Amino acid sequence: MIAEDQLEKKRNHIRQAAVTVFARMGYHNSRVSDIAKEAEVAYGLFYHYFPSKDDVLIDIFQNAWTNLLKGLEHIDKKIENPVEKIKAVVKFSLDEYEKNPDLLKVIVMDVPRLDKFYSEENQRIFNRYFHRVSQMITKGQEAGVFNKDVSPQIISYLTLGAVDALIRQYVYNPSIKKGQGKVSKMTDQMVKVLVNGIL
Amino acid sequence: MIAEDQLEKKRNHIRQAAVTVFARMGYHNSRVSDIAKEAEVAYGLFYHYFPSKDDVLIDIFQNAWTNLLKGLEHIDKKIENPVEKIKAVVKFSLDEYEKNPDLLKVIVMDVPRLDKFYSEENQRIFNRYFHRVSQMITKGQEAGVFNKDVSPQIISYLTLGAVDALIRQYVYNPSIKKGQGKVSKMTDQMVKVLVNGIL
Amino acid sequence: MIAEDQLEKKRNHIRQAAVTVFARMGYHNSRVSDIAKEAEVAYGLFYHYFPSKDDVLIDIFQNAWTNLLKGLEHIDKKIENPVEKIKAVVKFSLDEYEKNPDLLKVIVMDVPRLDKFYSEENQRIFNRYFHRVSQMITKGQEAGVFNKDVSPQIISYLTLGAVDALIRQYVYNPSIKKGQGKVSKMTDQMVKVLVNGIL
Amino acid sequence: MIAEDQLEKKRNHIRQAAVTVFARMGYHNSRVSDIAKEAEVAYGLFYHYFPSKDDVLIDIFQNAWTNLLKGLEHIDKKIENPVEKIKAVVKFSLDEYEKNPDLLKVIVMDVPRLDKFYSEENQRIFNRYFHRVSQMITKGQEAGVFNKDVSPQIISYLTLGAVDALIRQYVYNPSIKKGQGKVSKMTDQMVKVLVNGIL
DNA sequence: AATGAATGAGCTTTCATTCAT
DNA sequence: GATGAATGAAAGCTCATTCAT
Repeated sequence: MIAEDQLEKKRNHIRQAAVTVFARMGYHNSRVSDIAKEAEVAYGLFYHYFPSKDDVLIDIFQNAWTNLLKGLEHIDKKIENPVEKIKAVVKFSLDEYEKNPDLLKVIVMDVPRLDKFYSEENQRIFNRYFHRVSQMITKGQEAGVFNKDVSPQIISYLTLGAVDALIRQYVYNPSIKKGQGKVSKMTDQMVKVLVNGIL
Repeated sequence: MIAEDQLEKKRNHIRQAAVTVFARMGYHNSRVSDIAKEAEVAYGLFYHYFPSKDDVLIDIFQNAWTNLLKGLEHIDKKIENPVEKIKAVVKFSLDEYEKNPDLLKVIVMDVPRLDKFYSEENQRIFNRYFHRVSQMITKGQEAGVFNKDVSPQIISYLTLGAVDALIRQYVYNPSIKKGQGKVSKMTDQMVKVLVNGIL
Repeated sequence: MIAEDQLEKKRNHIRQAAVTVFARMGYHNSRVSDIAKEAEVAYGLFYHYFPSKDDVLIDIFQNAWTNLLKGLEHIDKKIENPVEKIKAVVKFSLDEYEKNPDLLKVIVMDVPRLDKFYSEENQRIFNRYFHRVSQMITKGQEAGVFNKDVSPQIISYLTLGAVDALIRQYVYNPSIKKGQGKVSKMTDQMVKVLVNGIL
Repeated sequence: MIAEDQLEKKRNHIRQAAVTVFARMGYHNSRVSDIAKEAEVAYGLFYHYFPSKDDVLIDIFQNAWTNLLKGLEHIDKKIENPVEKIKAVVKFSLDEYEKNPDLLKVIVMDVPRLDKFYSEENQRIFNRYFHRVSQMITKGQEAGVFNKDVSPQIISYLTLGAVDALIRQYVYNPSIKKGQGKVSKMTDQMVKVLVNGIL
């Protein structure tokens, strides 16, 4: 249906406007009217596409996380070498930041503060990431590449922690963007430490 | 002055109540009246001790961070070995979590979403942590103990990122607390990976 | 015109849907979209047939009241005996309830709370009922059948009050419908009291 | 407590303002700000005394009905003669109208349209009226004063119906207030018909 | 005639902050 | 210092109505 495409397009448009606004002012300081203004649509139209302000944030999370999981799956299938696999995972997440920093900022900074976020459904989505990364580590341990002393699960947390740390640096220290703080450089550094740490 | 001590004691009491409430419901979902109730104090009394709701959160941050910096200083002076030093730093932060999980939760989850947090003064306080940890790494590199390829600054970020990662896990997955997720175990694991990563 | 008939048919269809919805949820809790859904008609089509939500309620009232007045006229012409006439009037109104309880419910419960209802035109329609019933009473008094001490107008009010009382009972106490509360029984009782009261 | 008295006084003040406003514009057309303006208090103060707009209406109903029931009880104890008793009941309700027409108007016109009104608790309050009046009729029948053919329950409905009918006349036809429509006269007429009807 | 996306005024409710006592 | 009533600016959400297709 062309009509349905239009609908989904507009939905996307409003969602992206929400991301922009949330990234700029934070979820709690953003008003629905700000989103509407950013999207250049009428106030009430927001509510044609999303049931509430909370729900658009959940939607943003689910959308992004679904993409992230697809990326992981792709990496898992395509790359054999455990070291390269883990490198690719961290790089993938951080590369997403260069593509859409606002999106990651919102997910790291705002989503976890929303009560509605702590639903069974979201926890499942969320844990799927850890399961997959854990599996990769476990396989690497079984292949004798990774140190068997470290808990795969905790490494999976640390992987995400690295991503968070970087994003938070950008949020805390916007000045970092110039000079040595370029994302790609920081990514390389973080990956190196992480991988060395578990060899 | 005994009178001043009393003042400061009550201020502390209200601040601690605020920490408890913010940890339970999040800063934006907490009302000043909730804090007053938690402190078992009259509604308006809050404003005798803090100029605003925002300010109590800033106050919490500055208080805690000042303590953290004191701890770092102490470690820096007392421990010579660069590896042990870094281990001690991470352990110190995570040990604080066991002592006062609410406090760290608030600092990790709520403080960074507050507009007022992004003041020069707070940035200075905040950066002092990274400076000091960077210095420790740099010294370790000069002593030939740490890998010279990694940026000290980025390691300092990762150090904090590890702490964040752990705290966030507790926030996301309360179930983690039982079994292998014990803080001390997770701490050991994280420290091991981090230190191995930079040797 | 066949075309006009079609128009009027659809208008009727939507009006009836409105009655159903208003009876179920009350005028103020009903949305135009609910009416459209009930009528299985597109959202905006409502406005092809009625200028506004208010107007459909007015329309419902005028329609029903016109029918009621026709009924009264018919009774007035057909029945001679004043006692039987009054009995027939009350019975007629209450019988309407059994035919279309939703309609009467809407008229009793919703119409009087609508600002637009208090127009000259509607007041005229409304008062015509009281005039006619008053006349019947007056004639009965002149014929020496009814007590001359009672004001015909007030009896006319009481007549309608009896109808309202019954309908309200059905609204308040839906449980009444079973057992002795059957409409016909209640009607008989009410008529008996009223007529005895004015003999 | 003097303090508590002050509180209750203010609560009453706001409740009465709500009655005035609801009577003037109808519940659904009244805004909380109208009530605040009428009470000459700040907007938000309303919510210190009532949890919501709905609740003030419920409160109005419960308050008034409690008083009504007290009145019935008093009459029941004080008056022996069944005829006089019933007369007193109807008169009592209608006299209340002269004391506070706005209150009765709100109760008759607005309360039954509120979803929240249909709670078990309110139904109980509501039915207590019918029980008591029914009992009075039954006793009158046993004493051989009232016609045994009429159902006491239905008479109790009609009693209230008479009150409603009168109030509705005032609402529909404000012009009625002058001339023969004086409340006391209408009351006498209604009582006469009702009582005659069941002798 | 039929459709349903778009519009935006309007309303309830919340809650940080002030202030009289 | 202590109290909690009073204030009023927001902000989320609803929904009658319009309008382009």
